[in-house]
Amino acid sequence: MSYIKKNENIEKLKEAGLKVTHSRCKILELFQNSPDEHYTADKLKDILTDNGETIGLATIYRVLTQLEMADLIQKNNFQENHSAYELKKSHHDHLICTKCGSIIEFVNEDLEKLQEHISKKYNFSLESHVMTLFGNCNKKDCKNLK
Amino acid sequence: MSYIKKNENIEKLKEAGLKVTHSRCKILELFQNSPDEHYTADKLKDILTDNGETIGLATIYRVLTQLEMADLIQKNNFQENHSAYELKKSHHDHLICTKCGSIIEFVNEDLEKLQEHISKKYNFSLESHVMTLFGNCNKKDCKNLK
DNA sequence: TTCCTTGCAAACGTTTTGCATCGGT
DNA sequence: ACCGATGCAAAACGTTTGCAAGGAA
Repeated sequence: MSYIKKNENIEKLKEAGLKVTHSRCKILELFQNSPDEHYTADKLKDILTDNGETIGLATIYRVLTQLEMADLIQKNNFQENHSAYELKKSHHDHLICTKCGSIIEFVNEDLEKLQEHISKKYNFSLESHVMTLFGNCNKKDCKNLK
Repeated sequence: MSYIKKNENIEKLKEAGLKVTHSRCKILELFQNSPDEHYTADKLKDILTDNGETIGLATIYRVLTQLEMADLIQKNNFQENHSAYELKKSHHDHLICTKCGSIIEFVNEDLEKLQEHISKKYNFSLESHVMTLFGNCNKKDCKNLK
């Protein structure tokens, strides 16, 4: 990662009122380096361990919560039993392959408009939404189950 | 509940290859009697206990799984930490009030078409989808938090 | 009578928390 | 030096499972 990115992260952490600690930097770096990757707490633990880091799982959970609060990462509950975090980007939804687990992000303007329309119909003040499409990705390497 | 409904349920259980037991009947009845209610396993346990039933939580989980397999009820993962089940009806999506937790069901044809369109764009074979809108219901009795 | 179903308790996987220690600022 | 951040272990939480006893067919 570049020095610019590192400094940016330091700024972001400070802005959020968080101390610039080793754990937080390492975790934030992982997200920065793979902007489209979706990490579970456990996956992060494995990667960090592989990288020679000795950051505890409890710390990872605490940092993930703080980074989410700071709007730096986004929490997704695709599966019922665990959460997947990704770097916060502009709004998007997900296509998820039920065979290989791969995730495709997409944005659709019509969809955004349609939500507003539906909300209005029910006199609802829309705050956020989740739209996830499940199916088969039909890719050559689909069988490579994760 | 009417006798007709009871008999219908017996038929449905038999069709699914499930024995017509007390637990299964009681649970299925609860869903039938409140077609729009969304029950967690725990909520069902409380209601059954209030009704003088002594059905164990493990049994409730087992029955819920079986009824879902039999396509009699539908499992929703609105919250990250627990599942909510409802009677299986024709396809619909949900509006959820973040203040009072109330759930409104809706169907929108344009939305269904749009999903197909998006899936095609990514060469995806669509199997199912989840569309949940979060916001405020703006109802008079909204503050009655559940 | 057969075997599925149930209740209970124990196990499970993910996430949270208490507490003493460590480390940014 | 201060007070927040961390590691560890234990707890918490929803859910699943093993097993012996019970119940529908």
